[in-house]
Amino acid sequence: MTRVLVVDDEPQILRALGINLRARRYEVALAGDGGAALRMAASHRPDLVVLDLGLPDMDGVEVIQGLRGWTNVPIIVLSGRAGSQDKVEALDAGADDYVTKPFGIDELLARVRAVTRRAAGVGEEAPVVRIGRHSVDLAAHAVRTDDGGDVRLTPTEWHLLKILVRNPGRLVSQRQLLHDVWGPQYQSETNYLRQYLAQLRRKLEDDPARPRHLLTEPGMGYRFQP
Amino acid sequence: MTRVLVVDDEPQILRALGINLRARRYEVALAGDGGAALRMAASHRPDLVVLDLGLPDMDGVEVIQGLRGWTNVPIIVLSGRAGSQDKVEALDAGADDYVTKPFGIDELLARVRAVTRRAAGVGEEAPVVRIGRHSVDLAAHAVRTDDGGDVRLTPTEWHLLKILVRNPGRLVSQRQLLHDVWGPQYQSETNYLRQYLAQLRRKLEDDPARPRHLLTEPGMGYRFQP
DNA sequence: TCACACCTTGACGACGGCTTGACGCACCCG
DNA sequence: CGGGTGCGTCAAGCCGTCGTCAAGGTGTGA
Repeated sequence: MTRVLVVDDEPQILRALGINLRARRYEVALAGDGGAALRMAASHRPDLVVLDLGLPDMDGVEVIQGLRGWTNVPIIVLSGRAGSQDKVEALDAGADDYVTKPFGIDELLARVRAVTRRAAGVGEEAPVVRIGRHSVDLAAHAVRTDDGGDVRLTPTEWHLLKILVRNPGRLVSQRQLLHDVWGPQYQSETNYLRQYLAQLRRKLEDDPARPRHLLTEPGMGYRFQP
Repeated sequence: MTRVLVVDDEPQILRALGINLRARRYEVALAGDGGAALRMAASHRPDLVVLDLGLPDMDGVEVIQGLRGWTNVPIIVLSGRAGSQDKVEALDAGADDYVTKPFGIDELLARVRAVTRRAAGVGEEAPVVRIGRHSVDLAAHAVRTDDGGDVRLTPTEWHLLKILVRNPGRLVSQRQLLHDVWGPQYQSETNYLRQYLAQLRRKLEDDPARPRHLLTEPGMGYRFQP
């Protein structure tokens, strides 16, 4: 189920978009200003953001930059201003699309499908990977041992493992892991990472003391080695 | 260099777009109808297609479907028709964006940047550099030896190597290296550079005593020679 | 209400990277 | 020919980071 965060300061538009999106089987969260948008994006982790530029508390471009600082979730901008300069600024700040009011709901939904289709392509990797004697099935949310048993992971462990596995062989910085799992305000709590990486290694690595797949890059981050 | 295929049946628009895109350092190919567009896409492998829907020989949606049959290159549609139904059809056929004529060239260029920025994430173009028997993958933050082993670099070593590799063949002054890695107040601690360059050569060069890629320019700085 | 699973927080020893100093060598210049 | 400068190398100490253990806190279901 695709999660959408809709940000608009006009309650009736907010409500209308919410109804239309929910009717299309999207999971919808609503925010009325930029601050709420950034907070909800951090806590709710949407797969798509629909953002009105005319917010009371922040400039729309600031909201885009606030999001782009730690996530590359697709952003569709709604705006009453049709000026070329506004569009360029929003798009270059990191927005994926720019729709001028008034717009048809059919068009917006088509653009939602277009950007989510493209963003979904990124996550097309093989959803099952092997770590030691275990096979991790990201799609099924399950870890099976070769002898038939299965390993239980807590939500936080899953979240962390998911990020690492989706970047096979690549270094993932501590900052990014903390951002993605715990939220933007956790940037220095590296003890969380130490704690949960140790748990993942205990559950998945053959020799937790000498990990072969969940590797530490001292001072930089962690890496999943297939 | 990003390759763009522009498809339009009006020669003057074709020419104007070509000039504007080439001025922005895009490599541009032009097609005047749908058939030519599909042929050139196959032979020319563009990174982006800008497609006018009003073509003489084929319906625009057919062109999109013809492309989507074998590639997911980003497609930006240009159209004189502002109808909601046209937009929905084009977007659902696989287009990434839909711009209604008349449009500003600045807006189009911003949309070009937006879709190529997102598509670039999928391509995972890995800038891999070779040093001796090692390949350095800057994106993955990893160094692999040809026999399969991998070399571990400390954060400072990475930082230094990154700067040198990003300026291939060019001399980088000691001052700039110190400034970028250690900070503005370190401008004369050249012993740091000697220390870390020696470590990098030990880890990467085949013969650390006679470096072939990490070269010293006495009195001036260092140079990465690919 | 209790039990349990999960998350958070603190503490501590071990290890390794960073810093710093010293030395030898090659080269340049007076 | 002798002094100076810049570079490469080695060694040692400091300090931050990592892995680990343990305890406290919180929410949920029985």
